[in-house]
Amino acid sequence: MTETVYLEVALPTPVRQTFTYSAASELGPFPVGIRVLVPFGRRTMIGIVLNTASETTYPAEKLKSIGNKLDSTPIISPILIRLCLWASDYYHHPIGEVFSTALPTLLRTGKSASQQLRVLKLTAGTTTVETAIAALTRAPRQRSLLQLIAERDDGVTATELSELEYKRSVVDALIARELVSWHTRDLTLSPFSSTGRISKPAPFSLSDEQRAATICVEQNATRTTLLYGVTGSGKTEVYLQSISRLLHEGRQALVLVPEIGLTPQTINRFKTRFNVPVVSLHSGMTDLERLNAYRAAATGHAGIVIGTRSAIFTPLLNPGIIIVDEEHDASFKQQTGFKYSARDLAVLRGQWERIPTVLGSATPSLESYHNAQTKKYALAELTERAGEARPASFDILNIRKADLKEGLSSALVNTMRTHLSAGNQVLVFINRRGYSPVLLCHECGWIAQCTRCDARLTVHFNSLRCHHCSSTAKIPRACPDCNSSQLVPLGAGTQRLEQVLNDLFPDTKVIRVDRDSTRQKGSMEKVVSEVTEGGAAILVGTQLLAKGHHFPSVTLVAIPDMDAGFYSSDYKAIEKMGQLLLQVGGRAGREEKPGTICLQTHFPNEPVLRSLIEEGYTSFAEHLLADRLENELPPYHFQAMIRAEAVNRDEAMKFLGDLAKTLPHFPSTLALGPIPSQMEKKAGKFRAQLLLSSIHRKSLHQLISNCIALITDAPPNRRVRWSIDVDPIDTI
DNA sequence: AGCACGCCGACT
DNA sequence: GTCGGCGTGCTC
Repeated sequence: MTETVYLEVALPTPVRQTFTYSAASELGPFPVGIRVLVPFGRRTMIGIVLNTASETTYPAEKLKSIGNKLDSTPIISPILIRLCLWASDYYHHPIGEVFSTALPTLLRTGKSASQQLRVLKLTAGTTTVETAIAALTRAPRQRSLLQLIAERDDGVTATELSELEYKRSVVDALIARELVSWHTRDLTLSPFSSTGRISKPAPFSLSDEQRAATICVEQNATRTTLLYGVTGSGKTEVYLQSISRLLHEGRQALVLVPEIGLTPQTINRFKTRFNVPVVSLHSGMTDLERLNAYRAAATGHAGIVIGTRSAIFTPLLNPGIIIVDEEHDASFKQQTGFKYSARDLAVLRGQWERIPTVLGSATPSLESYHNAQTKKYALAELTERAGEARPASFDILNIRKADLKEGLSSALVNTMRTHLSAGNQVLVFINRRGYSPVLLCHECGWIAQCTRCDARLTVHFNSLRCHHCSSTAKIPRACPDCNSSQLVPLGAGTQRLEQVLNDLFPDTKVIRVDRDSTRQKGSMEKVVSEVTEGGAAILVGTQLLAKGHHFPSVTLVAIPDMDAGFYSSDYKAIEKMGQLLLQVGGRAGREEKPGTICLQTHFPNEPVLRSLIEEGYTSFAEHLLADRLENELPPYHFQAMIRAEAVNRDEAMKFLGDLAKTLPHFPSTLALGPIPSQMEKKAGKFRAQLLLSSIHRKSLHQLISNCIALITDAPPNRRVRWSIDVDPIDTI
């Protein structure tokens, strides 16, 4: 008698629900977490089984039956399924798309989840083989290979053949004698193997603080530790110590790094310290490379997995620790589609896996710092710089009424000259790419604007470019309005600063580091090695300079335009500015040479800036937190942003306006807006936003659910695109 | 999101 | 007459 089982399946569609299918129990079992092929509309799709039941609420006669099973065992662990379900709920994102983010492309398209190895196995029976071994006296290579294969039940891999230097001819001869043949074998689940000792000793002895931090991580074995360590205090060594202990227990480490932090340098740091396989996951990889790294992690063959944001979904056979380096970095939050925070999911996953999570930063996010203050996280602090290095000192240049040449005061130029003539290097930080941010007509005041965005075009050497959409234009020879030829580039970007500094310091090498100069693969590495070689040099660049790379000979960090951060209406701008300032400043004064950070500002007495440079980041963070508390902002209030965009002006505003009018009221919960976005027109779309804010996380989520219900009941015109961003980073 | 269906304007 | 524009509805 055929019984029917009902399967709850997640499918890659924006529809916010799961789908039920029927299946004859003979086809079973259907373990949760396997992939199935199902009919959907008039297409066939791959879904993930989330649940099985013997009954269903959906009318049984309307159910379609399942196609094929793609796996016999789950491709995703119960905890990762739970993480996806939680994330779908918390970020209010369709479940199927959450699973699509969590799985490598090739698994979504049906490729086998297990790694197939080609192996040589015996085909002949034991007696035949024994006779053959005895008979092969004149072919010693064939004989020894045959003996090896006979000893191995699971066969000999191609890799082993080449390691042992068996030539093709030897293998082919054995195959021709019908003694052995090629088979495929699944990569087995087994802990990583290590050649020799798992870890090498630390190259130097740990400081007391580092030792205390390592013990803190060890003692908080199922909790999150905020590792708050000033630049150069050796946070990485604490990571390595903690990882080392877990590797010895046969457990794996998952390391999340910011998008631009996953450099060969970073990976090598782990590879040289540990004798275990290290795999990395990043955007530059092919689908197959990603799948292989994913499999190596899932099967336990990789001891350490290093990746960016999406690596939080990497399955681990034997998880031991999760580390989020530079946890304050904005790239841990996905900004499009499924807007999850990998850092927050890491904390949750660590709890559920019952393993430690370490969030490391010299400039922790206010959220994490607050969590440490309220004891939600353990706190480990590193306040001393390692070795002889002393903290950099600040030098504030008041540029009110100062005579600036190309944005540089003579005081700043003189300081640079002093450092350069001592044979040191100078880093000039400017957060603006291109030659100049504005092209102005001197006669009539015309400014080059992007036609698709509410933004000015940036002048580059050969073109005008929009930094908000990808459009480019030619630099006009005359003003399109008044035909004047007096077109002047106003203000400086990296390219212009490079040119200006080349003129000011003709005998000094000037190296520009921004997205435009490092676009090519390996060019960043080239810059780093060129600078590390030493000799006087000036580095000009954007935030790219602030992250990851160490420039030991830099003794001066110059920041000609500190003020950008204070003008912004984004309440997070000051926090970001402070973090960036310390990150860039951290590039100076390494080793035994003390460093100076020289700031040009019109607001030398700005209290928040003063608290940062006089009392340090902790005091700065406390100031900002007090401000956040007073203004009912995160982390004291919880926020979600509903954004909408449309080709027609006002359509997005109208959609959000109608929504806001119909929203129910919850205590201490507000819908603010809608307002047009800061840059209303971007890439040809008009954008608006509605901010939801509540003192209770629960109320906020109820309100979001209400929004979704209202939108589903009365959907807008298809031209209006909308999205929800829980815990938004950009609220402007 | 796809992919249908269905309802109006300019073509052989 | 019908080809195809896109506006709307549905997917177990």
